[in-house]
Amino acid sequence: MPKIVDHDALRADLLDRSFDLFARRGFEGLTIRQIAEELDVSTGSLYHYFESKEAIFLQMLEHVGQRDVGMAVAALPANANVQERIGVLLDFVAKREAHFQNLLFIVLDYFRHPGAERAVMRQTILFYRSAIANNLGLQDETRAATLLSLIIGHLVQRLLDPGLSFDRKSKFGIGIIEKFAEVGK
Amino acid sequence: MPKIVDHDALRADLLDRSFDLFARRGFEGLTIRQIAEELDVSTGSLYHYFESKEAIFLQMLEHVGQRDVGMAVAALPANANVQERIGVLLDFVAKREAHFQNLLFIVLDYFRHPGAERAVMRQTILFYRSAIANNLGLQDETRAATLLSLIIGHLVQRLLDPGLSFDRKSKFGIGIIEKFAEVGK
DNA sequence: GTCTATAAGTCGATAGAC
DNA sequence: GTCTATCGACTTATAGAC
Repeated sequence: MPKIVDHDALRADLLDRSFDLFARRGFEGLTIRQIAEELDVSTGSLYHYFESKEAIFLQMLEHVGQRDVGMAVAALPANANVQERIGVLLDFVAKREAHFQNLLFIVLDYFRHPGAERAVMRQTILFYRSAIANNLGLQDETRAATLLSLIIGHLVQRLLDPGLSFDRKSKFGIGIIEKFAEVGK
Repeated sequence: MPKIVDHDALRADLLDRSFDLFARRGFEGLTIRQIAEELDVSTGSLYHYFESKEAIFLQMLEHVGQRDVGMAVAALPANANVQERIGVLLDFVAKREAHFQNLLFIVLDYFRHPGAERAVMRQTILFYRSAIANNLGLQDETRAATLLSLIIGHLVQRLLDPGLSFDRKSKFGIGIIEKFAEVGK
């Protein structure tokens, strides 16, 4: 009698937990053996669910992206104007700052390694950018890209210099985004 | 009779050429042997000039930072207002885009590795931020940080998606920086 | 299958001949 | 100053006991 497991749930759980491993070691620095060990499964089981280390990585990114956008959209109030929506997004990013800093590192680290599927990383950044454009009511992708640049730049700078403010009410800090939204109207 | 070499010039040359190596392999992925081989010196000679791999890396960053800022300052016209100076900076970054993308990767990659001198990476980002604040005539570091965030975010996005515009004249792209300078007056 | 002992390779760093 | 040869520490690969 075969062991009854929720195949998809286990797969999702493995993807979830592999995120931190890639964040800690990077793509090349993380071995299949380490993944199996830290996730408490055998390498054989891992290869039953995923065909390669790269498959784990790419499916993990897809999984995390869906979850990130889903959670952010769920946080948006029903009747909110552009400025309010931008504010909610910034609060959302600020609360999960370490997560997004890890995500940024994971993507860049993978992108640089020899043999990377760079086109998939492009799709990943476009996915986040489109999510911003579509759910915040910005008129075009260029505007979403500018907002995303400010967020990414702030995540990088705050990683290196935790003293930098992420207060969206600071007039010339990240808060400039809201003024930018005004200009854009 | 000892071989006559310009000690400082050779050291600077080694630091110059090591930049690309760290950009290609990352800090942990690059070995002393690879550095020696690619720079056409023996490991013994390398250790004569630098006390460790980390020393090479940190001195290389210092060297590159000084050169970057020196070149950028040299590109600034004598009598230019804030908007013009920002424009010159953006053109400077755009022309050396691959270099700054490499620099960003190098710093983040080193920052994440176990045992990193994180305080030095903080000093590095503060060095670039201060250079922006002091040479562009921005009133405060917060404003410089915001400008730097836009630049960093654009470098990251354009690395992943080369299709994104870096045209500083695009009204809601990176060009928003100049409008932001107006607001700041 | 799982564990462990050991071989093999690689690392950063050093010593000493030239 | 430069080189070759090597160190001790560490990681990875292999293999055989159980």
